[in-house]
Amino acid sequence: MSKKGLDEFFEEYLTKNNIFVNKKALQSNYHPDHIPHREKQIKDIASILAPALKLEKPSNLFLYGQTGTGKTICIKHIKNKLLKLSEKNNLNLKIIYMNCKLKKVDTEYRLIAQLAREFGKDIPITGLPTNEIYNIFFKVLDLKKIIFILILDEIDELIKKTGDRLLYNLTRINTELHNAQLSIVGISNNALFRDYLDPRVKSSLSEEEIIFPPYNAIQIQDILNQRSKEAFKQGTIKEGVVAKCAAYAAREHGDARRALDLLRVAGEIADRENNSQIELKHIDESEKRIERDRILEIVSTQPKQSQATLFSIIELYYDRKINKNKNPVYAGEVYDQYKDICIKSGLRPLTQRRLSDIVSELDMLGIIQARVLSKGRGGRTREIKLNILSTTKKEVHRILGMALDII
DNA sequence: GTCAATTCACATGAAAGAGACCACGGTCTAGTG
DNA sequence: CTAGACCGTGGTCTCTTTCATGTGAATTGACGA
Repeated sequence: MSKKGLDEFFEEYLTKNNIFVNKKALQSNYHPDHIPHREKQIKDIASILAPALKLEKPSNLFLYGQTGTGKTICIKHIKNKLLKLSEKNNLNLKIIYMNCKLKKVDTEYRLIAQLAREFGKDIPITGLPTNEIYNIFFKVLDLKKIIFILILDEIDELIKKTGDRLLYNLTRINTELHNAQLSIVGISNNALFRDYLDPRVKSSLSEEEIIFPPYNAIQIQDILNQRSKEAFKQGTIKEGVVAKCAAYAAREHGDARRALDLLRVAGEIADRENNSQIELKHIDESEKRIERDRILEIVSTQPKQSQATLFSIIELYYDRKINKNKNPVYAGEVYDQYKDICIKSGLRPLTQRRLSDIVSELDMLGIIQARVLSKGRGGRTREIKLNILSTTKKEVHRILGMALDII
């Protein structure tokens, strides 16, 4: 593009009849004033947390529900309201929201260190004993009479990694505190998660439980309509578009976040095409693009060994295709192929044990599907299927090849 | 033909090591007045 | 005398290896009808 061309492009971009009014309304961190179809849950949570306003310790609370069922948005909504009230009335109330999936707080040490930081303590990233960190946190928390509500989102991730000692310590903390009181709100999208917990932790943590059922298609439509009114100019959405988004998302266990993403990206696509309306085809396009972006993002940020593993799997897939071999790909073959790839790319090959875990990780990420199966005397192994569209597969193959210095 | 035992090829668990990162206190060293 | 460099110790954290145990159905082989 020549310089003039670029100027014109930007010029045109600016004056173009954009279909968005407020794109933020479709983003997942947007907080609308009203959250439809969650009135009951909000009321329940509010009544459980309300004692905090009288500086009494609220019960520990547990929220369950699959992704995109509004857990996070509801609790944040209530958090904001409570904090506003407490500010207005000058109450000693502190509420901290933490997402345990984030790197910052994914271990016991990091979580407690982060909490201590929230209370104004300067804690090194590492180097101190965990006990020390607990002590620092206890002390600073107990300085004054305060109600502290700790919201731990995706708490299952944290427990999976660190075990339940952390929760045990946190639930017991109140007995050691003289002034402050701590309540925990745990949020999990895995209802089975409680079964991993120590019974003592289980009973004290889930004094109260609230379940967030998935939205149905009609409810998702409602949500989409509400948000799109804010996000788009009037008349930019063709009939049936919202319904289609909702249907897609309802198919995926009523995930509203996904529906919003779908609509937003469809809008972006239409916008880029200089289309003044979002049409049904944009939704299909949008779904593909979201999927593709997600996979490329994951693939390119994986560690080298993981990339080599995935590369081996894709290579095996191509082999199968060339030789018209319909057999599935098995874990043993992947390991052999992987060792070859390591030699080619100068990587030190890992043991089979480790590779087995890497395969599980790729499975968790949804890039592959690995199913354990027993082939009788043929032994036990995993059957591995790629979970990537064929157009994306080529791209993934190319990216990995480059990353591993093979192509 | 039936049924229990065997066998295969990994899966899966537990523990521990390697190496990166970091804090902290003690010691050494060079610069300063 | 002091600030800064350097070192050793002890901690976390992630990735990995090592060793041990588990697993599910095809296969095998003994048994009886």
